[in-house]
Amino acid sequence: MFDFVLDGSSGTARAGTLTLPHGVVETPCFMPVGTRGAVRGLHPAEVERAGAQIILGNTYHLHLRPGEATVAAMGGLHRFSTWPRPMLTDSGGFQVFSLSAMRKLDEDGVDFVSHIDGSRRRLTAERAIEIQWQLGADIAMAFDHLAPGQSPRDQTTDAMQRTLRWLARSRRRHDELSAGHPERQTLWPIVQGGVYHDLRRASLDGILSEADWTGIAIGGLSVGESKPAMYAVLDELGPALPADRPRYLMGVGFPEDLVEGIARGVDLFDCVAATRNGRHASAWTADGKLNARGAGRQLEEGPVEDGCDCECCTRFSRAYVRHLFVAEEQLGQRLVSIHNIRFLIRLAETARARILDHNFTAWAAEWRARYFAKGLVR
RNA sequence: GGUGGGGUGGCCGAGUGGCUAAUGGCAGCAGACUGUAAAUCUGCCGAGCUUCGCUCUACGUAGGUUCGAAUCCUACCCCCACCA
Repeated sequence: MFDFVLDGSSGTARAGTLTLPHGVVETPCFMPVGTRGAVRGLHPAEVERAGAQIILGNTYHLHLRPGEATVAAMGGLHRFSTWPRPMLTDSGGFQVFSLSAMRKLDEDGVDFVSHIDGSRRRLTAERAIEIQWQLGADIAMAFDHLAPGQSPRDQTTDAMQRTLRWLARSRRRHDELSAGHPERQTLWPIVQGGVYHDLRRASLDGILSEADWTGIAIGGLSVGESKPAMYAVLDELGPALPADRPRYLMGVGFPEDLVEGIARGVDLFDCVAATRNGRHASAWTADGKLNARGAGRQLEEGPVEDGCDCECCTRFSRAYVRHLFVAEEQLGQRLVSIHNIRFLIRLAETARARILDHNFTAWAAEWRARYFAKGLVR
């Protein structure tokens, strides 16, 4: 039920098929983020029509609202949200990072002060796993501690080693819960270690000695370090990762990061930028970023991106999309979110086709040249 | 006709002698955003320029007082309220 088959490769880039309880995911693949059980602003049908094969949910946010008991009582996250395809839940580890101002960390876990009502919420490896089990996504993530990208070595080491200790506990609890239901959910570990290659390697060694995982995530990137540093970690880690397991680069990325990540053997990506930037009127195109509410678009007949097959571009003009943003109509945010999601998914689909053609490297070179030629679309 | 109040940058609206090209807010423009505390945040926003600065033109209009005026004085124009 948790199967990964390599369909082909081109250099270090890979194409595969990941089989999960709720369906099949062809990789490389971009996974839209639906933190609170919805891809922000979008109808599940729109997410499906954008080509999404799998989406995320978040342990911390769904624990706060509506609470995992409610989700479980409503039949789990799939049924509750009516998303029929695979899902993955993040463990709340990212909130240890993003909500660092309102949490206290100790060896056993993390105390959060809810940003919603100020109540105290404690997350431990075991709790994060229990909540995810109740949410019922196909893939659960281990509870991890990621250090900011600029962290000194000692702090990064500390976070990486704690993540390994938490991993052992996450795995144990998940084994207990899934004992009678082995087909329900799988657990993936997260490689930490910041930009320090030896720490990354130590993290991976620890992970591989812990269990035979069905997939492995790389976390703690795109959190403040430079892009070359991020790509260097992927270069370093790639050959050491089990070839027959999917690799998930967490929280990444921008279009160029997908191309660079795929080139380095990454199979799965997720990122909030598609929807957040979409809400902020920033659209991705093959020629770079476009300000969808830019003053120059008032009379532009063409689509946000020429040739795009998304629900925004096949129907609406740039002039209309700009108008929606200026008038603060929600449809504008929704349309560009759809476009951006479709853009990344199409990018991954194209990459997959080129990998299967054994033509990925040349395609990636052309893609980079075009994407960065203008910088911003004027 | 009388009395009182008021006319400030695209709009609203502070400011009552120098620290004022003029607080705020809105509108406008640009940029940022990477496992979502984000429909958020930052910058610009009189004109022009060689834009960490310089030069013009500005607070209804025209004069005046003063070293110096959006701020004081005079006249005029316009708006509002009340009384005739």
